[in-house]
Amino acid sequence: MQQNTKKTIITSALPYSEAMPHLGNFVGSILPADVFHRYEELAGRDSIFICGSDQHGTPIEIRALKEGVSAEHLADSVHERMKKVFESFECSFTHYGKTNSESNKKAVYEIFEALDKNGYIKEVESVMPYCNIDKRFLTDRYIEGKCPYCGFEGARGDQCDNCGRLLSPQDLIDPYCGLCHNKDIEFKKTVNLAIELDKLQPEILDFVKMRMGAWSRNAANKTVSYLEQGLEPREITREMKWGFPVPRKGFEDKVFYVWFDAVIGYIGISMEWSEKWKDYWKGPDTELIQFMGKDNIEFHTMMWPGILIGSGLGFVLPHTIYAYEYLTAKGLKFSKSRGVGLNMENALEITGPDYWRFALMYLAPESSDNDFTIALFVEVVNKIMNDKIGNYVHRVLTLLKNSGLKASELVEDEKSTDKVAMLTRKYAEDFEALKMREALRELVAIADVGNETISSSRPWELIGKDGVKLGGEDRAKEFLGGMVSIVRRMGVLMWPFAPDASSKILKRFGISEPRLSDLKKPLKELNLEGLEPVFSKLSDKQLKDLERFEEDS
RNA sequence: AGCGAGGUAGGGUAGCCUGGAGUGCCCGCCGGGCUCAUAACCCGGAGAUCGGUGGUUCAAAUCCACCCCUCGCUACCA
Repeated sequence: MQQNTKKTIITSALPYSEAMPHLGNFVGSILPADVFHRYEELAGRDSIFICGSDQHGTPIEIRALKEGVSAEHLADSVHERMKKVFESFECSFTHYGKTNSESNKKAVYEIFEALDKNGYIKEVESVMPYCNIDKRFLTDRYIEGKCPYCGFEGARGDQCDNCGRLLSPQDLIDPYCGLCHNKDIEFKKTVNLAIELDKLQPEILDFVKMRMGAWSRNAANKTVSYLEQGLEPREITREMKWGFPVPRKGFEDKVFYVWFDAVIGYIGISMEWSEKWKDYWKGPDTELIQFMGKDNIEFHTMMWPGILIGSGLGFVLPHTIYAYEYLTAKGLKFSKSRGVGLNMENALEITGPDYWRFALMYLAPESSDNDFTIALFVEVVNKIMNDKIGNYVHRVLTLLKNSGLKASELVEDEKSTDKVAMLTRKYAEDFEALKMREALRELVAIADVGNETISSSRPWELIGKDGVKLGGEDRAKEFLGGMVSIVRRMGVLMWPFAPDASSKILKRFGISEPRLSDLKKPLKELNLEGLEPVFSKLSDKQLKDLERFEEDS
């Protein structure tokens, strides 16, 4: 037998280090990536889960300027906070790194030089506004002036907030610097480097045709539509200080554009993780599975593959690109850029990670935008997670305890196993197709089967508070055998979604690293000490805490 | 404006690619059952002209055209 060399790299879009992500950001890429990674572990596969903080770019540089700290300091402090909060949410990263690292710099330079050597880099000239006071070029968002269409005073270089027209910086009347508000602005010529995606279009097209069958619908369709319009060279350098300096004569005062070093960050972060990174990124049989929000599609379906192909360095190309829609929160304060409202940190102050993970995945915006409301959250936690699953586990274990029987004496009950086995198969199929919300619903359906079986079996006629009633022993053993193995199964299948509760349940079964193969093993002794419900409903206090985040109307 | 994604019972979703009785699921509602369990659980029922209008077809939620509404991308935001 050949050793199985198949490997999987799972990535989530890198969260931007400007501010703490909110729950919509979380469910849009990191959470599904983590859930999938945990499933791969359940299935016993060789996979790594790579993520990290995206640290460069204008917004961070500007915010740092305003706060009077260095960009690096700001980016690193937000990075530390994010890393901590993701860990508190039980994210199972193989490595969580950051883009402003030595290893990523190395990766960026190596890839840039390869692209350059292969003839995919060219110089492009453009005219940009320059502030003589701040001594810097101004991006479209940071130059303001009077709107030429409606006369609004605070129009920005990209758009007028008053009339909504799209603008160019040159359109503004009496432009001034958005940072220092002085009018000492001049338009200067500047030269940047661009990657010639137009040259790479044929290869990118082949790649897309071959792979898009496995992508989410939005990613596939959007990409086709972009490719039909034709790709154009895309700039990869910027006039700013915060970032990796461009290693080329005449460009020393420029840095790589954030999108360029962010996608390469997947590799750079892996390099920081371990020497083994090559076995994955250059392995003969690696699947790269990437999760992201819909706003990130074009970077991952065209620009990123273009970079990889153009480098000629033999990196694996994305196998699956799965883009989520948005989880919105119309009735809640839920804003990352404004820095207010329900973010990941204060969410954990209200309730534990299992509850958020379960509810978010149950409501995950797989095919269209979904609105997250307190009512929906409460419904999922109280009715689905607690009443169906949590209550099932607890009633079965209580029955077992009351029966006084040993788990090793129990007999598999045939009645319910067919349906449960079918649902378990569907659970696995859903995961293979990345339909994780469906997979979670199979878990709920298994609880339904368990609850139905209890009702129809009427175990209270067999088992009293202090043991099995006379003559009911055989039936009790058979019944409990079926029910207890469903509890174990739910503990295992719950692992990707609600890891804390899963561990709590599986600990009783002596399982610490759950695998799907555990489901086939015979039942061993159970530890029933300190039996208590695995979940609880949201309390009035928790609801009050949540309502603090409702939009004042 | 162009492009992408949605519009299915009171709310939320699946089905659409590969037409075939509105077929399904969750919550809510109405009625019944049970009491092992966290007032939890189980069974039954009501409730939808599948966004609109035309078209193709023996047959359309599903395919085609046009229109309306929501969200997103097209912005030197990532």
